[in-house]
Amino acid sequence: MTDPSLAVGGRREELLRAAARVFAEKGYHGARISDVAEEAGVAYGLVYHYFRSKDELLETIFHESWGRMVAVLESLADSPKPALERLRLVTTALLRTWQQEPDLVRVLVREVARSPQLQDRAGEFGAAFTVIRRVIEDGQASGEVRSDIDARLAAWIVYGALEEILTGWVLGQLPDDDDAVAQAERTLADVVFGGIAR
Amino acid sequence: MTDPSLAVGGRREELLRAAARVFAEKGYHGARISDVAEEAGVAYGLVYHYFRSKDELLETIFHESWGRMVAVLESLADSPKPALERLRLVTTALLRTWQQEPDLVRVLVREVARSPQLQDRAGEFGAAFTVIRRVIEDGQASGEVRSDIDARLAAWIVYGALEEILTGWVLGQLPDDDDAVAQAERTLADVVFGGIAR
Amino acid sequence: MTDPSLAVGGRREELLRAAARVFAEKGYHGARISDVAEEAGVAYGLVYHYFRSKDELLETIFHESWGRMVAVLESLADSPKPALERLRLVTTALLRTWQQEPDLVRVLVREVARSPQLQDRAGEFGAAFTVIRRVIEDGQASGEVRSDIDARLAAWIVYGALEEILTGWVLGQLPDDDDAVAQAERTLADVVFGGIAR
Amino acid sequence: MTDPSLAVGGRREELLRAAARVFAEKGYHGARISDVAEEAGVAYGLVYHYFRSKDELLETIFHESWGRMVAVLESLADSPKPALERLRLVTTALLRTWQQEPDLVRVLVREVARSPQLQDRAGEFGAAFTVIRRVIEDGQASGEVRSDIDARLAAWIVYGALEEILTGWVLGQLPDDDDAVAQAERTLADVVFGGIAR
DNA sequence: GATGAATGAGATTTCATTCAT
DNA sequence: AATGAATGAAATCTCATTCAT
Repeated sequence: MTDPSLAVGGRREELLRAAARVFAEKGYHGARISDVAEEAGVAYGLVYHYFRSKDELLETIFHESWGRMVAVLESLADSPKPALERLRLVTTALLRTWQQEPDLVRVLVREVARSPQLQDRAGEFGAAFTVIRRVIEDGQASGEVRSDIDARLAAWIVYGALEEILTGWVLGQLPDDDDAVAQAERTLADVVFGGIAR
Repeated sequence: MTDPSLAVGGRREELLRAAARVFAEKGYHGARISDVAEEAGVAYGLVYHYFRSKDELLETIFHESWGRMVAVLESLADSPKPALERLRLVTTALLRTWQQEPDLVRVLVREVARSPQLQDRAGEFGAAFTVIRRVIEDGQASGEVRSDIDARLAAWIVYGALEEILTGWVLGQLPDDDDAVAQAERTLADVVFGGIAR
Repeated sequence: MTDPSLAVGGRREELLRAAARVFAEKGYHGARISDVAEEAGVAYGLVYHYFRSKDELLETIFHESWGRMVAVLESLADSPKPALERLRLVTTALLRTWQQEPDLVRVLVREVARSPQLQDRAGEFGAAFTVIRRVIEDGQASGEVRSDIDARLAAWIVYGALEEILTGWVLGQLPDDDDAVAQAERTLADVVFGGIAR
Repeated sequence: MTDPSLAVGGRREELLRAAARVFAEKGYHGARISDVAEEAGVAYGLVYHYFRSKDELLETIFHESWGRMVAVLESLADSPKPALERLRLVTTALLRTWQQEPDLVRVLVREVARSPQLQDRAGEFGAAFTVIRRVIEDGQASGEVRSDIDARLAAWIVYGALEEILTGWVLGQLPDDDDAVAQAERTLADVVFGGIAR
């Protein structure tokens, strides 16, 4: 099997992508291992050749994609630009992921971010908070951001707004065509930076 | 009436409260009917006298509590006060519920909001968004709120911020003593109303 | 279901007996839970109502039957008779079990006594050794038994001889009609008591 | 040649020894082909170059080692010595094998002797009984052994005693240092030859 | 109302075996 | 000879739901 259409990765990555698609469509609990195998076009025992359990599949999807995501966010947060500009870059990057990898976002938003074991993954999720919080604190240090608000709570609020917009898209309750995405990016920045009050 | 909790008294309500506790702790899928029965101190066959299925249990928790919640929010949103003041009342009411019924909030946030059948409940969930959105539109009409942002997206953002703070409390990652709750209320209002930019 | 033919015990005991029969016929590994359920005439899942796992089924058969067995042996060993007579009673009781509960003996001999986890059960098995050893030591004290042999090793040898005869019956390699059983009892006693040398 | 062990040298023999070690530790059913391969330090596909199946592995261990063992016993039984002396040589040879190849003994005792297909191997196993029995019958002919006991049953008893002592060593319940082994040999001969009665 | 025994569909997981390289 | 990816039958176990008492 040397199908060149699967440019990136081998069977393992193929399975991870198939799993993300299936979990996205049916939910983690609604998906059977055989669905994943079928989606990947392999026998279902093969899933267990690469992953110890169904749970490890979800865990791996989370770890690897979230790790990449956090790396991107950190590089954006470290660029030599004004804090507010960097904050905009970070939030935009998070929102854009939806368009690039909707299945992945769907899984992260619906299955991982709200699972009962979220506790265990809090640390990894927290890395994204930390990025946002650090940018906000930079802004307070540079005078771009008000000093009378708690940076940690503000980061929490920003992250929640982001996740809810993504959720709206995931659930099909907010329009997600290119224009709508651009508008969402703008509105989020407007509200976060300038508030809603006139 | 500012208490959207499940009404007290009677086996049925006892079971609903027990189910909320169990679902909150283990998640809907991780919870067994026998766990619910055990938590309520009854035989598990009895659950089926009061509810047709496990799903109906969740459905009932959602309907009865969310309906009350929306009623409370609507009454607050309809009071003859400035729009921003009403918005603050609404968000505060949502946050305060956490303190009164943490298990309930946990279930609503984690289990109901992400279930595959969310489509069916979108209307009911949307009622809360609608309340927030209407208040924001009122504010735009009265000039209290900027007209250059989309009220619907703004409502979405506000709701997301709220839910994230609740999640932070649920996960024990944000302090939830009285002072911290008050501060969260203030910060949320500050950010939403005035933005973070100086 | 109030079938009076199953005079002893309820469903649980019915299942244990069925499991012993199935394990005896197919071996522990060759037996499926569904075989046990079918043999007992109940639905599959019911087995798990009474026992946590297939292993617990085997474990329970062992515990309960071995416990009864040891109690019998101990009562025989404690009777106010000469040591050699008591030793004969004990060995005879063990051999007679084959005729009374062949399936049980088959399971104990083939599945339990040689399982890799035998270590864990050594203590319980050891109770039978202890009975035999104590009788031999009593005999040494009273002068009935030679003092120049190690009681522990002698007990081990007696027990091994017993188990091998049972194994011969289990595997159908030794005749087990009433006469043959009586002869085996006699020969065992002869050899153990008097040796084979003339 | 008094070494019934699996012949040294070559991948095939390496695999047989590895299999014996793994079967001894985990039991036949608890052992995976991959465990055997890992123990031998080869890829597990290779096992299938040398053996058709897992079962053939066990079968081969049995045939090759048991065949050698029986040959050794037969040569001892055929030596021109008194019957009781030859019996002592035979039992001692069996016990000594334990010290040389404990894993092998463990497998023969626990896995082969109790497998459901034992019927097929009964003949081969029986060869050892036959050796013992023949020596006893020789003894009866020569007057060394009492004629009033059944030689076949006596052979079973002797074999059972042997196996139980081996089991005690396998399970670590009997001491197996050189002195203890020598004492076991002596005690076994004492009991079998002279009985325990004074 | 209340109990918990009984059912059985359905899912995960294991692992001997095959086979392409 | 050697590797290990790939297969899939088969087994265990779970648990929502039903039902007799």
